Amino acid sequence: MIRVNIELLKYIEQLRVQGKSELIREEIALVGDKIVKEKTKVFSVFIVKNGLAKCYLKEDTGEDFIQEFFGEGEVFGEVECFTNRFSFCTIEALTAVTYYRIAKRDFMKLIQSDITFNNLILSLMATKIRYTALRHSYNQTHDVEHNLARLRESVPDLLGKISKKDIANYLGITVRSLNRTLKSEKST
Amino acid sequence: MIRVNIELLKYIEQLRVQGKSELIREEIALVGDKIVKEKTKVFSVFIVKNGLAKCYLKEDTGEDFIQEFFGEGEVFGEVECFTNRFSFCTIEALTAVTYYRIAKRDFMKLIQSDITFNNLILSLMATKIRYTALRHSYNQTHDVEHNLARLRESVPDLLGKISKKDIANYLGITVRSLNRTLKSEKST
DNA sequence: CGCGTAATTGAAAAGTATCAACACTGGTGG
DNA sequence: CCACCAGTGTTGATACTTTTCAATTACGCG
Repeated sequence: MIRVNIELLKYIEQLRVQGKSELIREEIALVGDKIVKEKTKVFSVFIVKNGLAKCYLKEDTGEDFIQEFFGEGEVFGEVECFTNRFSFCTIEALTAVTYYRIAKRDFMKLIQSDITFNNLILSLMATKIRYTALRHSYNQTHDVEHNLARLRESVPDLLGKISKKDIANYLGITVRSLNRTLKSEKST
Repeated sequence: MIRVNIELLKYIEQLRVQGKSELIREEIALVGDKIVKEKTKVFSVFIVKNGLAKCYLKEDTGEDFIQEFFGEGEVFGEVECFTNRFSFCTIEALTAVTYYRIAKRDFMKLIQSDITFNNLILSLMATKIRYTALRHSYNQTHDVEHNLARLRESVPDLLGKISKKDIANYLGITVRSLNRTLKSEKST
């Protein structure tokens, strides 16, 4: 599913209006740009303003596993902030992506000083945990046809937006299997 | 893997010593007891003091998907607290489990008033997100043999502690497949 | 001892990956 | 303007893996 978080996006933009725009920079990534790279140090927290990005891990088997597609308001980099570790995933722009960037230091200051912001982040991470648990549970207990149908429901014009390879990587199958499933869907 | 969080457990026990033991109750669950039930309202946050529990979701296919095994210091109920939704999983004791229970209201008060506690929970949730992402990525991109080997590395005496059915449900395979893999492991 | 639950195993069926060949597209340079 | 190329998508045949089903055994406990 393409995850979004409008509430947080609004709050961030409100903070900017209140004169914190020097702390919260707006930047742009072009198609294919990697905003965050796996196994590197992360110095900022990012919030997608608009566009679409994929969050994926590269395994030692050479396969990519797509964790999630990020849309408006989705946040990344915050987990690395709290765990003090290198990034565990790569964030790559699938379309041009406009995003806000907050330096780690400033992000941590906000967390400590702005209780509303603090609560938004708590709630955001809780939602991530819940969502991820439900998705992976569904994925492991249902067959390809169901998983694909579910993804299509939640992403309008899936095939127009996302390459087959990425869809396959998201579902944890090969492109060949994806094509077979798509074909058998039509005939039924 | 059996997840633990000693740091949080210590902090909770310190809070109790400081006279909050009426807020943080110690309770016991027997083998098979369900501490939290899926799709019910959750009124408390729980911290495992000792013992082993499984966290699982029941899917409409009738299958169980085991999210994680919880050991010392692991927390559950906090996600429901922040998202204000029914529980998305069931927590069931695999051994006798001693745990601390904090009423939702008191938990939220602590979050707002105790910045150390607040940060522990932020860090805990970030760790959960990171851990879950890494686990599911590994699981989807590796074969049964690798996944099983990885689980055995992280859980000493796996087969003695956890039933084959639970291991299979954790790995997302059938017991038949688990047995076949175990057998072929020996012969090599 | 007898009961229910868990574990084991073989055989057949179903699902998925692998491999290889070929089509389609947009961009580049001669 | 066309030939070429790289990347993406399509498809069939085959090999491999996992599930399903069913029968049997082992184990713990009243």
